Amino acid sequence: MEQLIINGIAEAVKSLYGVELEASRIALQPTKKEFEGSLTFVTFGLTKQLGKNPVEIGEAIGNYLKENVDAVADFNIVKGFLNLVISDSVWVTTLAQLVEDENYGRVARNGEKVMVEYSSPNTNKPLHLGHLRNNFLGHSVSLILDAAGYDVQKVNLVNDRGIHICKSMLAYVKFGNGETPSATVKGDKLVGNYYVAFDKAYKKEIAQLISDKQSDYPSLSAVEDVKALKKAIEAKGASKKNKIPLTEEEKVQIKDIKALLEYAEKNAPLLLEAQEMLRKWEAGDKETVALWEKMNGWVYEGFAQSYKMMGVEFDNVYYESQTYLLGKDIVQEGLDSGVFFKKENDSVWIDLKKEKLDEKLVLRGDGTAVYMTQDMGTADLKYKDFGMTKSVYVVGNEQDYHFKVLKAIMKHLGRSYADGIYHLSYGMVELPEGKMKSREGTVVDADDLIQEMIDTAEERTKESGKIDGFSDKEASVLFKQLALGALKYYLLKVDPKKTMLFNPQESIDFQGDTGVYIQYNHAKIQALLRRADKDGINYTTSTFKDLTELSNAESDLVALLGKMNDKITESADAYAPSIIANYAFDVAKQYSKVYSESPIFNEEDEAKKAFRIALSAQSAKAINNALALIGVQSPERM
RNA sequence: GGUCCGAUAGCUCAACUGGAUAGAGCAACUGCCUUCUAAGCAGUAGGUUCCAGGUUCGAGUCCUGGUCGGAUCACCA
Repeated sequence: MEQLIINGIAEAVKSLYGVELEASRIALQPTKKEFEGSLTFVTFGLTKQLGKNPVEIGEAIGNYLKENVDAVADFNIVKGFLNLVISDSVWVTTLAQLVEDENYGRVARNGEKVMVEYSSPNTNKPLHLGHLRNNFLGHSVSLILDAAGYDVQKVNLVNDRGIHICKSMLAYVKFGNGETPSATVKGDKLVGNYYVAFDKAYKKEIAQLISDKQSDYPSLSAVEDVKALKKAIEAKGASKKNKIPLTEEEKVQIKDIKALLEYAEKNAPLLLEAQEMLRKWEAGDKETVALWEKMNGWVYEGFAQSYKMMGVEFDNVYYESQTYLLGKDIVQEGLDSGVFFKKENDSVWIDLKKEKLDEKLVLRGDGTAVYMTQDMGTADLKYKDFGMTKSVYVVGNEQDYHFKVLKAIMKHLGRSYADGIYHLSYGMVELPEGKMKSREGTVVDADDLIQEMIDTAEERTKESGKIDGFSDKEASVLFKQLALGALKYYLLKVDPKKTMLFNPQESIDFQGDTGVYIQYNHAKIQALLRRADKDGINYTTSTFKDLTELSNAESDLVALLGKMNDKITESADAYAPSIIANYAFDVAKQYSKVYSESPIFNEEDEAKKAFRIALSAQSAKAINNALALIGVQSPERM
């Protein structure tokens, strides 16, 4: 319908002023609610080209449209804004079209392939709140891209090897006493505990080494607590405005402290053992590999449970243990072609100073792979596996630099897919107390959080007495739907790029701008539809097509429902589930208004009654579609 | 210090890519359940869009310079 009017405006300008105007340059916007009308055309943009003032142009185009375009019933002009009043019968027709559109909520296939990598867990760390944002985002973006016409492949890249993994393995060997996962401790938690245990023991060793070796440094011999001194000295230089110059003694001290700390950190027996274990693992030592497999198995079982609860899944999983050696060939290739260069110690680099990205290491001097080496290899592997034109990496914004470099490198190497690399960089999730710090125990565990949400949902639902007649099974399904709906909506309604605040109180709120509010409207409509069916009411499009009068709230709702597919495209282009989440809320809110304004079953006019039921049904469809795209289920009753 | 990102109502977030008097929710206050689900609806109050310049018919949005906050700049991942 908008297209119809845009064409009309183009025609009007042509016939009135003899000027050809590209349709793409004509943009309509919704009319602000304090003015009459539904769509607005801004005429300021044409003043120069046409040599008339904005009001004159608006007047002329308005008249032309009223005469020649049936949909336009009337118009008014405020300054340079031409507000078009669309006749109600047009909105009635629009709804009928939406109802009959089999592709509502699904854009035509575009034949393009896109891969979305998300989750990418570290097997030492149980999933926490930050991972929830990642998983929900990645999963939702995959669903949205699919709805927008892409062929989507969802993948996970598991970080299952490296020195940090050996740390938890070592701790398990030393302090594990053969513990295995149980009903109270799932596998990923168990392994995570040993990672923490390692860190604790390691810190102790460092402290011991520091006190043993302190006497080697004359400047520190009289110092009681070197770490405290380090902090004190650094604090002097920290403040920009009140920088306090260091004394000569302090300069020596800080230098010695740094040397001492580095010595202690690198020579703690536990770390040396972990490094030895990594060497064994890389050499394929049977015992080490067996332990690694056993512990990883536990982790995967634990993760699988969490993923299932979150409702996310993958088409393919990559393991770093299988990809970390890839990329070395690419380094050679880059050396041969002159994209990379070697430094004296045989380390390999790329010079990206021209792109303001500085020099970056792509292979260590001893020939071992770094993160970048691995990612280059994985990029090639992904392309070989799936042949996509776009490759999305859902990774936090602390890795912005890394992905800029990765993309630049692949471009320099002439990879055809390089331009399609997109880092979906999302902001951190902060708590009211500030950032989550594992050391300070402020990390919000994903499993715990979800369970708390479910408990809250149960409590609130029981309070409201809305589940009379539910079986226990139905009730528990509902609690889960509400809990995850609340959580996902809360995390996804915010623009992914932005750092967001997670307020535990607000997240479990069920009022206002929340997932539950949207779900509630869906359930309310389903109840209506059940009654309509029971009463045998026919509300197919033919029953209301001749209706000519609607309320403003109703026509606004139809207009909103008509935007479904545009929103999907918009949100896919921006990789932003927040657009869909906000759309779902807008529809629910507008529906809620319509619902409260006009009764349905007491309506005497049969056409109106049928229209309202059809409008309700279509709203439920829109809500259901939009929520599904952010991974949220719509309950039939609640 | 270099680079990148952010700053909008007391709080959490929007603002269709430069359009009208910047909108929602929460919190506060006022109405509305004898009528299809009140997890709801309607209303009141709340703003120097961090600051200073600039670009133009028009700037929260674009440009320049600042302030404040965050990230990153490892032969870690």
